[in-house]
Amino acid sequence: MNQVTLKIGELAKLAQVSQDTLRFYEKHGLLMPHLRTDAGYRLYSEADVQRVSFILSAKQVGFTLNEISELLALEVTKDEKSCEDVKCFVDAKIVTVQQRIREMRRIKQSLQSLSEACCGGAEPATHCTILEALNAHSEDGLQQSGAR
Amino acid sequence: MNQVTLKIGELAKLAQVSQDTLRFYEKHGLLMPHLRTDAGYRLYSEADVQRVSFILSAKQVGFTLNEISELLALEVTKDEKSCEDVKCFVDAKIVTVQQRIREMRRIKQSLQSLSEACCGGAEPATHCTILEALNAHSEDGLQQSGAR
DNA sequence: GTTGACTTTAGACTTAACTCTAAGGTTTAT
DNA sequence: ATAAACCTTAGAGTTAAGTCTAAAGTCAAC
Repeated sequence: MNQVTLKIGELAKLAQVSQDTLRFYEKHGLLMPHLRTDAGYRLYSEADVQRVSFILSAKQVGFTLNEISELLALEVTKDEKSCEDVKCFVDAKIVTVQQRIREMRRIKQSLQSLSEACCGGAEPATHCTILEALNAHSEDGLQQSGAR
Repeated sequence: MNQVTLKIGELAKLAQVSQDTLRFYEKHGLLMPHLRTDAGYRLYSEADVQRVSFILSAKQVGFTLNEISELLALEVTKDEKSCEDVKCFVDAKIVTVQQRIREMRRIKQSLQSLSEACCGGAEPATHCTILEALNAHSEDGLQQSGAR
């Protein structure tokens, strides 16, 4: 096994986060370096690198660190119990991720409308905002019911 | 024109946020009720409702309030200047949205692998974590990206 | 014409997620 | 063998995004 080991500064640079952030993730149980030198220096492995990468991606798309740590803690083993638990939790997350993807698409669409409204066409386009663009593309917002 | 006007409590209920949150958005320039009663009560219009809806969607998919307020401030008019500016800004945002959508898909994929590893197949699946699932589905990790 | 459910403001407090500081120990290059 | 460039900890400070409190004004109803 070629054991990649990085010191905190090296991982920080690779992942483009601060050393403080890495220590902060450790303190909150998201990222434990799997070794320490005799002097107490943290040593990170390849798996740790992937973990950081995952944390950052997940954060970028709107998961909180708490949610991320739940995701990272997920582990399917053939124990019936954990199997059921994991499936439950994960299936719920899939739904929320799907919803977010939909929201993102809506937003992307309206950004595109906005961009096109601009230098795209010979259209009049005297005036266009993102809300108008969004509106033009879909007609759902909050569900409105009896608000008098 | 049927002028829908909602008082703060009504909008809060409709949008499922607190009244404090609505006032907070106002203080930060994201949401100005377009009328006030003589007594100073805020009155929100249909457009304001859409605005809240947009703010919440955008927030959910990882935009900060600052970014959202930039998006909301965008306005294409046939003034050459604004046209260029808007296109620039928006096109950059489209790229980041596209990236986030990709991240989301990756995460969704691995959540699905995780769910399936569980009760899905006759596979061995003695053990599976989200990182392994993620790994199985794609082989890119950190590297570039950026914007901070 | 007062009660109760609404609204207003200003300002203090909270939480998440960092970010910085101080005071020191370790490693490496010269 | 010492300076520069790393690393350690504990704890304080910051920023974003709310959330809560207090003291007071307003509105509908009984």
